[in-house]
Amino acid sequence: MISHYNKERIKRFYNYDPSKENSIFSKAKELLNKNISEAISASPYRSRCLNPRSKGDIGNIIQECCFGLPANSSELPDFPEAKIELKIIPLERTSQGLTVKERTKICSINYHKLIKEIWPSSHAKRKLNKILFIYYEYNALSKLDSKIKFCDMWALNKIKEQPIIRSDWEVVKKKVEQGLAHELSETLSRILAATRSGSGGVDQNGIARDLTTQPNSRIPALRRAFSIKQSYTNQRWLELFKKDIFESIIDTLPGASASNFEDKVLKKLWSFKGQKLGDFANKLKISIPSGKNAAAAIIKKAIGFKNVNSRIKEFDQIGTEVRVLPIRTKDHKPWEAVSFSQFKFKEVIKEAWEDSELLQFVDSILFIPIYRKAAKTPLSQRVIGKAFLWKPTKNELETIQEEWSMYLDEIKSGKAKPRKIKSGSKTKEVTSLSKESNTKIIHIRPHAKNRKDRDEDQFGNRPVKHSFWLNKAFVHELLRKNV
DNA sequence: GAGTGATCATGG
DNA sequence: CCATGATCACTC
Repeated sequence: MISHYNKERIKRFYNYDPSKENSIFSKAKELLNKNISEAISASPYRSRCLNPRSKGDIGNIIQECCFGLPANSSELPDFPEAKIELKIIPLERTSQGLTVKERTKICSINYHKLIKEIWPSSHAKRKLNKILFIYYEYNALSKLDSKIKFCDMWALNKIKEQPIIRSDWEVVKKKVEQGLAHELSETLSRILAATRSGSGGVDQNGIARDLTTQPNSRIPALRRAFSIKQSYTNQRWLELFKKDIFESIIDTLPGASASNFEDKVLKKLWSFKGQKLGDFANKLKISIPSGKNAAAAIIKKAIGFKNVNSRIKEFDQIGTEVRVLPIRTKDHKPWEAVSFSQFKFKEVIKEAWEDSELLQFVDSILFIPIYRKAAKTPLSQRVIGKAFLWKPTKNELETIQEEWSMYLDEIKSGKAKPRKIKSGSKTKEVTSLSKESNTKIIHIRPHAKNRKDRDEDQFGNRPVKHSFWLNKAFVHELLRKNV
């Protein structure tokens, strides 16, 4: 008998039937708009205290106090009879509004067992069968005031992305079969990824602490777990909660399916190669915006979207960014480096690589090269090039991580401190951070509104705001490979 | 024209 | 108003 799960006890004390999906979902709905302390006070478990140091404790508290399911490490779903898994998802407020804070761990991977599994009966698929997602707004200052916002009953066999999830799983399994578990990386996957799990870090000899054995190779591999990527959960949350902000490629582009939409989009875009933006826009009866929407507008109209302001559902799910790449016609060189999202010096130094903003951004980028003869060539005269999708290779990713770590070290040692230097007739401000010419793929560089738009490091130095950028030479190389 | 600090311009 | 995509612009 299952020791932690007592249906009669749950029915009596928690007033719902844990064997019935409808009953579970209504119970979840009762929690909406409550904060954690209110949710607990309605429970027979109300004397339960929140452990402020435990990362997942809000999840545990909801599971225990609201559903009567004590934490356990059983391989069975949280609601075993209804075959439903419970996942509590933290949201955080960013410049984009409320967004999903982190990836969702599904189950740990045992490399030896994985290679003996097939997808239909796999451990991962059983866990993914049906999931009750409960979203709450994380309040870092006062965890008990974190507020429950939304619940969603998600079923694997009801979503279009099932083929993607399956192929993600197959890719991981294949790597392990080949004895390459040590080469696994999140970037191999689009929705279901093999993420690192365990304590992380390295021991005093510089050896990773989370190593385990793998079949078909004697090389130790990092311990990993299957997780649903943040971008996917975030897209799902935004779509359900905000409504009408997405259009789907699969629904719009003829012949596109969950497993081929990236190819279909690229092929469609290639069919516009060589056209002038002006002619293209005329044909589609649109005006191309001059601002940062240009790339998105082109791609959306090319695909057949009705509304240029919609977000692209599938790209949001797999975390693909769409960027215009201005190119000089003469020598096919990019006009500029490509900027990433801004960071705060005090925050970036606390990041772990696996969870870093930068890693998220470089997950996958769809570049649309736009050729122009001169800086001032009017938009309508610029020519659409051959779009390409960049996902960093393992080597590229290693370089990016090295360079990222180097910058973190520099910031920690105070190299972000600005000083004024004379430059001809003017003064300018420089930091001691490494320059673009010292790195291969990424660099740090000012990205502020003006000189007054400043950030602050942990020493109280106040440099202007900075961002990570993709090096111009590197982007040029990508372009050359994709002609 | 490479290199890099400084900013413009747009839209949410 | 501010983050963000995209560029400008100055010096060597």
